Amino acid sequence: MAALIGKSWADEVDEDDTPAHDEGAAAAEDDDGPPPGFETPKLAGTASARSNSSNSTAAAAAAAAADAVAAELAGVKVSQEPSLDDPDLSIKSQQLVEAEDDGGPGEVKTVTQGDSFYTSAKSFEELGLSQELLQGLYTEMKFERPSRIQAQTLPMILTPPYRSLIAQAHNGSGKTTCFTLGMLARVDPKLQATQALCVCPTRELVVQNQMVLERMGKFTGISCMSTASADYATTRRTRITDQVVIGTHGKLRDWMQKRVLDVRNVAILVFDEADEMLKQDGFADDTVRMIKQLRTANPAIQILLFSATFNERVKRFATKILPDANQVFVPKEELSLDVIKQYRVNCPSGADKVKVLKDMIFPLCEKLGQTIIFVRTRDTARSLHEVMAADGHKCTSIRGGGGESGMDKTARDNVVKEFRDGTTKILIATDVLSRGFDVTQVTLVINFDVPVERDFRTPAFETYLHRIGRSGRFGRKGAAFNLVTGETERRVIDEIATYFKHDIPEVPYDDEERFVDVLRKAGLTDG
DNA sequence: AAAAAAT
Repeated sequence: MAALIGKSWADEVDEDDTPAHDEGAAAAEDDDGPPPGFETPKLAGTASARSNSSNSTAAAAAAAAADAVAAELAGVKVSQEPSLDDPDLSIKSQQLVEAEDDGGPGEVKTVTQGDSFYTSAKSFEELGLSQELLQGLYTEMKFERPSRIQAQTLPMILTPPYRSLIAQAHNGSGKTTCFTLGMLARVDPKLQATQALCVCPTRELVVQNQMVLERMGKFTGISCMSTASADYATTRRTRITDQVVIGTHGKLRDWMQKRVLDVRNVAILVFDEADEMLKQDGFADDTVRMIKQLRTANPAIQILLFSATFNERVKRFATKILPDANQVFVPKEELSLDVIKQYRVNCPSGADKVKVLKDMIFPLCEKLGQTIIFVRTRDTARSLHEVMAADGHKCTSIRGGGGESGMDKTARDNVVKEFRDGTTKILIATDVLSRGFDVTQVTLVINFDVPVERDFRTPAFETYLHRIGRSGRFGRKGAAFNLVTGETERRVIDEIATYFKHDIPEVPYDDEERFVDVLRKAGLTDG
């Protein structure tokens, strides 16, 4: 089945129809009027209490807090101990319908709200877009027709009454185009105020999404500002008038507090990598606060949540926050792309992992397009880079900013730029790049450390899927090697294989012929 | 015991 789904959307799209898949955001601007205050949501209040209590109590408290916040946002009354099965919390008007039969398998679950009925878009013309926007799609983006997720969600996004949407689609299937187009289409080019806002988890995604939005909107005259592109000195004091604003949480909140960013005209709010943005130990507090604030300014605001992954917990949270949203979900067994061949390499020791890189991966890299090597910590990113460089292997590395071991913004920008240029072929990265980063030439992903949660033993299923999804962009070939040392890593990979119902066969760590063979079979090399 | 993100 996974094979069918992977093939279906890939087959639908022409080879050169390569939707760079990113997002943009919109910024708006306005004058006075007290911006809605930044009340601390209940969730934030319980966060500190949580850390003092036992684990199980903490989890229960966190879950209850999350429910309370969600219910409040949804305008739903909830009892002291909300049950997820409480019929009062269920969405009454929703209908479960099979996905439109647009040539793909009907495994995608779509839920539409109220009386709304949407017809899958066979072409961009059907969407009522401006000539300028169509020109951007065809001339600049070189798109021919909507991919499956685009055909399915664009009508939902662009048809009044502009309902909110929670949408899941495979890595590299063109999600960025969905929400970028959504933002551009909903902006009034004549109104010089921020009308669309897009929030992303990393600086790199902000930059990428801005690039895509500016290309797609090239002929519309719509202006875009991002927290990465902003002239720091200027935006501190000058009110933003750009129609689209894209950014990360911290700086956006800063701008709103300083009233540099006026949200009163924002009609559409997008969260890229939405499940990450709603993670309880991550951005959930910030995201909830942001939604609350923008809803105060505009109760009818359209909110879009896009991601390749939504685990059950986040899915529940998301549907509670946006109870009236249309929904598009993909079963997790269908999510692991078959175009990406996945292997494990059992390495007796950590030193053997380095040996595999030196003996197998780096020597073959010229034939392989580009490679990203994922590691767990910033320190590993730095030291592995040093070790490889000391041995004469050319590569670069990137990790997040801030703190003692953080990397400078300018340096990060440069590393990404060189990698996009193709100047560098191999990039060592932390999970700062695990999501959304779109470089078509990436065909190989190495998990130098297998992805685990903070406890070091629970598999990080979503992270795994996002990491390997950096290859195989839009139906292209891809392969992933998991370097495995020790019982824990072995079990983690086993569990990941089971979870996604996808085999991860072994390749002997010292068998060069097998490596070459496997890469050839994956379609990465000719010889 | 991590990564990401504001100053």
